[in-house]
Amino acid sequence: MVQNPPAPSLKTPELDYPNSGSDAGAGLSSSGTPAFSPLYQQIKGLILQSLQAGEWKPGDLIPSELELAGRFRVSQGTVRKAIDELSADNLLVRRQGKGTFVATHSEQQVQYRFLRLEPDSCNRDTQGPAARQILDFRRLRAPAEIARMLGLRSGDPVFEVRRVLSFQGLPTILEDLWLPGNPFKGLSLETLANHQGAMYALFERQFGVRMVRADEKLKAVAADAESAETLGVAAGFPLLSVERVAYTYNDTPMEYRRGLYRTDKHHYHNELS
Amino acid sequence: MVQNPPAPSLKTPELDYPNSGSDAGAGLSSSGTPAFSPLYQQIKGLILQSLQAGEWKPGDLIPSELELAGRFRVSQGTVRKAIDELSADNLLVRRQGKGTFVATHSEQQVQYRFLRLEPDSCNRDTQGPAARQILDFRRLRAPAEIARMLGLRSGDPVFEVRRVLSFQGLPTILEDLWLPGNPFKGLSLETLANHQGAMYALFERQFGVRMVRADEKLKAVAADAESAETLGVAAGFPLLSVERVAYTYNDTPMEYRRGLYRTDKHHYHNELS
DNA sequence: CAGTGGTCTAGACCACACT
DNA sequence: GTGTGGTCTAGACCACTGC
Repeated sequence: MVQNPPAPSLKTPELDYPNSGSDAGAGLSSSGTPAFSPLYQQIKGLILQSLQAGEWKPGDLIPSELELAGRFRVSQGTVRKAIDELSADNLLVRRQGKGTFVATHSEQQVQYRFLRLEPDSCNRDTQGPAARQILDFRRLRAPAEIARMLGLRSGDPVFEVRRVLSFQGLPTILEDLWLPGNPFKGLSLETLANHQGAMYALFERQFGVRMVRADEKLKAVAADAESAETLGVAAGFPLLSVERVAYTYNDTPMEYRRGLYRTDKHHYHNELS
Repeated sequence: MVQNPPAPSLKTPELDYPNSGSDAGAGLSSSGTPAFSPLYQQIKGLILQSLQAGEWKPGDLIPSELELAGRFRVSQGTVRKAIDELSADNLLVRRQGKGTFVATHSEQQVQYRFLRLEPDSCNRDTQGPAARQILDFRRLRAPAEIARMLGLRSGDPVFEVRRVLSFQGLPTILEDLWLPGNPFKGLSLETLANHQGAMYALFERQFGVRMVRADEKLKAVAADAESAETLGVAAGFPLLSVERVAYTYNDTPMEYRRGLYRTDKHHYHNELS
């Protein structure tokens, strides 16, 4: 839309271009590197800001490459490279002929994008959807460890959820998860219980919180009495412990999750490259 | 090398360009899609062939973008896009000012690129290198299951290795691995025992076999008597079972590996995105 | 200095989706 | 047809490496 005068000057984009000025050594921190940042990285940063600010919400169509190029006063190719990287990071999704969209956990081919558990036999997740059951939901003040994982202070309000996921009628995953109270203000047991589909889709729709990446730490542990009871195994049965921290834009932690997986009929699948 | 006459015609590259001819519906299999393949994908394929053929070996410098562009009679940008993807797949490594190199498991910052086990406390792998001990090495005829995983026929010759990895003096990983006999002809216990560094580096240097990607399946299992003994834990102790198939170029399986990991002081780290 | 990869531009054309 | 992303080209200039 921004059809400013042609401004053929290739010298005055509205973006910083730390190089190609006079060397201008001032203003640098003690680091020796002048922090060269190519234009497309800056564009990427600007788009990221719009995503963080919620200007474009999950599922939204963002402006076309040509329009963004005009807006930022760079060439289409430069915008394209920025979007290429955001697309590779699963933040944006390109659809030829339609446009570029903000990635979302809803309306995606894969329902549970972060769940790596698969049935041993069937190749597909064609084992039908998981049955979810909330065992517990409460609002509490964060213990030290939870606070640390979520980047909060001890005592800050958090939500705690305990739930079970069953596949083909068999309880398979028991997990506790904690969410920071502020971004998820208003979360209720009803909301959780009534919701169909992936939990991260609910977070997007109700709270505008999109989980972008996650770190998991896996261990093999022995089932304690309570977990064993819930999962229908004997105490001491080996379970896969999965500890996850999920992050929104900007590497802000937004969920801490501890799961116990039965792996006698399922396995955790991982691709290395 | 192919320095053909200038041939300024932009119409006759030596590559197939399924489109932009007369529609030419002939020659297609029953599939409805005409299998459009952009030029840079074809270039990528050609480079891949050279890698598979061993024309450029791990660590080698490949020809410059400009030279490849000339050789393939396309623009530098097209070669660049092909190399971009190969680089994203960890098959090539670009180094500004120097050139583009074939990726390698030796001489890499990370010693064990496919090993996801980390100590619980220290963030880095600064726990010192792993101590390796070969427990068993033999040549045998592949049982059905091993053959299946390696894409061989039952009874084909394979090598079997059993070894233990210790971190800070503590036996932590017990693993069995199987290699197809043909590509690894001449492998001996001595070669394995004398070698320092990652096993995949040895495979590259001695056999020209580069592992490109791998699939892992994880389960929690109880230690049997023998494994428990070797790893210094009680029978029944929960262990992380890691089953891996590693592939060379072209998705050819080249190693099947079954590991048991102690996870009381370590964890398996995974990043989701 | 020359050679390499890295960035940026401008313009042409193709493939796809919608209307 | 129009508008979108996708491919391809050609050329300019920048940043890094090593001679």
